[in-house]
Amino acid sequence: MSTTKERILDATERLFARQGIGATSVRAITAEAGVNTAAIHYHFGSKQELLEAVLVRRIAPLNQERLKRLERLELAAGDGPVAPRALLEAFLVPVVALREELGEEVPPFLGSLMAWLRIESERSTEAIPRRYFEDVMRRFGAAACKGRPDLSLDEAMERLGYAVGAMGHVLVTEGFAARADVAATTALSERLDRLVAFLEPGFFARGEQRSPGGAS
Amino acid sequence: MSTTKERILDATERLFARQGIGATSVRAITAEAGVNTAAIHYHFGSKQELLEAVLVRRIAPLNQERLKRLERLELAAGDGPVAPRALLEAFLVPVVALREELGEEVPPFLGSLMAWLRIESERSTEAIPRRYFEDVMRRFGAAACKGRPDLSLDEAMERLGYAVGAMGHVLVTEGFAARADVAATTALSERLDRLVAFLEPGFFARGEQRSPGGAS
DNA sequence: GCTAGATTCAAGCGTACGTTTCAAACGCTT
DNA sequence: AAGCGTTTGAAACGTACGCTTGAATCTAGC
Repeated sequence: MSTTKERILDATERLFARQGIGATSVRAITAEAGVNTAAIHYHFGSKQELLEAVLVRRIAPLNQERLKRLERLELAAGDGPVAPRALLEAFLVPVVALREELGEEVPPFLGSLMAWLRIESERSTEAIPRRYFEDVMRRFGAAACKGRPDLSLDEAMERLGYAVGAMGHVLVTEGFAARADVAATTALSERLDRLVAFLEPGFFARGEQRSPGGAS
Repeated sequence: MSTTKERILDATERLFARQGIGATSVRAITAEAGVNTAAIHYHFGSKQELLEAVLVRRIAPLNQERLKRLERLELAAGDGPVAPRALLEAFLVPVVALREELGEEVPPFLGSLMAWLRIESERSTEAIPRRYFEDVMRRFGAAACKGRPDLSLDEAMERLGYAVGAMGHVLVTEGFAARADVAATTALSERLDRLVAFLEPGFFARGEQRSPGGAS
């Protein structure tokens, strides 16, 4: 299909990883991609829309994979609830998989992207996290609540948010953590194991079942 | 003391909170502060240094408060280890306190700032998190290891990193979470309680005591 | 082989940026 | 009140930005 469009997307991603999102200009992208400046506005309309296209290209398959894993777990669990550990892995492992797919040139890309999404979440780029992640969070939140009257959907989703934040930390400190001892991707999946082990008991813990308008 | 310098710092902080860090220009700052453009470069040297001054003004007291609380806990614990919950609170409560001190106009400021620090951590602004947070992390990490041969300093610090990431999530989603039911700051400290409760068992969990160059 | 649409190109538009300049005003000490 | 370092003022510097323009080139369909 259109090679120019993809070349632009690839180049943009590469530059985001290399020099950060805010520091990447349209001109730098065109230089990296070997295309003309007008091509970006022709194919994407604006820098902002290009940016969103870069995100969506990665986020959509990521969330599809998450949901696929969740459905598989729910099928296996029948009427019962899914184990927290399996739930967490279904939610987090695809992130590491994506990270490995992105290749070695791009260490802090996903982490920076998550951080950038946080910053932009209530600003010009209108609520991207909302639009692209809310459904997945809700599905996983609902699965976490199942068979647990002590845990409300709100609280389950907040706990998932903790996982997101902690995962962001793992991704963004990847450069620091991968010292000399182990290969980077191995270290990352090891770190994911430790992260899941860390988060699991918190997910097991009793919730408050706050009815809206609750205690002081 | 110098009112111009402080007016600039205050105005910068306000604008960061209101429109984001990347979107805040020197000209906007001078307009907000009611000072001349040259004043910024006279007092701070460059935009980058102003930026760092804004950070340091908040980070330094924050970390002092954290360490003060930690020392108090260690004194009370004598030779024994500090309870994970108390340790977490000593680490996280000052963040909420700072958030409340910042006032109501500035909801996502701290969260965005944390996210921004993440993004910039390995770029132009050379390792700000390293410079300003590594000592505190190390002190808390050491306290978490105490009397726990299963938990290495590295692993303890990584667990603290999870707490940082999750706390960032709490701060940045403050606007969403504080719906109509409760006042914003109340909701925040309630959310902190839930966060600490969530994190605590993970801190209790056994570590791996990885000796450097450990197992596959 | 021609025509119509889709795509690429070189060039430049206006604007906003961070920073600099240099003279004027201030606040001290003597 | 003179002198001098510190601080502020108005103006502009050069640069880089996102984006547009209008012609050139490609690619089908007939």
